Amino acid sequence: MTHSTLFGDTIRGIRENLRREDRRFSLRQVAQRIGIEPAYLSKIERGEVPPPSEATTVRIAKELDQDPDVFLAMAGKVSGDLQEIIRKRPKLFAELIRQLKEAPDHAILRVVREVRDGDW
Amino acid sequence: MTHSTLFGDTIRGIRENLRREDRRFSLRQVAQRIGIEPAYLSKIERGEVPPPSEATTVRIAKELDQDPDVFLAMAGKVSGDLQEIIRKRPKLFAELIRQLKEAPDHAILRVVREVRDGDW
DNA sequence: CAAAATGTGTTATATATATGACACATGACA
DNA sequence: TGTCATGTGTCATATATATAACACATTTTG
Repeated sequence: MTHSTLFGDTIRGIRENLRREDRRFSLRQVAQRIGIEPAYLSKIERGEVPPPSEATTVRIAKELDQDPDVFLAMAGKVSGDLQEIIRKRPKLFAELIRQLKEAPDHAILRVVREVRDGDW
Repeated sequence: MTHSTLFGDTIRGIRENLRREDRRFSLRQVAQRIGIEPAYLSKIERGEVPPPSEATTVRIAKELDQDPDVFLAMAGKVSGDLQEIIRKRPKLFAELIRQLKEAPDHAILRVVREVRDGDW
């Protein structure tokens, strides 16, 4: 069975770019630093297997100097620590997030800033 | 293997309360309306199996007239539609949610209201 | 008391998740 | 030209997920 190539294609692209500057970004060497089998990373990059677990996805993101949350999103996942925050106050966060579904980016950013600078 | 009894104990308690008023809330009848095997619901209530899938959890919540997001939280999950909203703008929502982690309820509620009444 | 309903124990799957091990063909390098 | 590194194909596995089917002992009801 084949899978969405978004995740695989993206990491392959980023890795190959890095490799042009640095031979340490071969598939094999990256796999070793991440702590997975080269064959497995190859399959991930070609979309032959579904995106890996949260932990492995985060390690890939860090190795390629990318944002873990963005990589998790490409992998169809949401970070466990975010989920935990939501699960502690499910009604509140569910309402907030659904409320913000259609809000433009700048509106959400404004909220983020308000909260950061807020005095409570 | 045994599992956290929070989910099971809670639904058993709610179901048994409902049953005092209405015989239709026997385990068997509830299971049939939900569309699962009575033996399976029995195991769920006793924590002999982990909480069921999102779909089944939501059907249980509705049958017992409870908030699906709260039931999903007890089941250790976050609603798929919330996850999808987050995955579409992972950086923005990740920052927002982590920012709100320690915020008191009333502060979050204020944000919800602001957004609802907001003009953009 | 007979029939029906109830909750539970046991057994069995089917599918997905998340990899690892090993071998091989090709290409780069010294 | 031999050695080394590279990417990939094939096979295997361990664990979790998410139930279903059936039988049985007990309780409730008419």
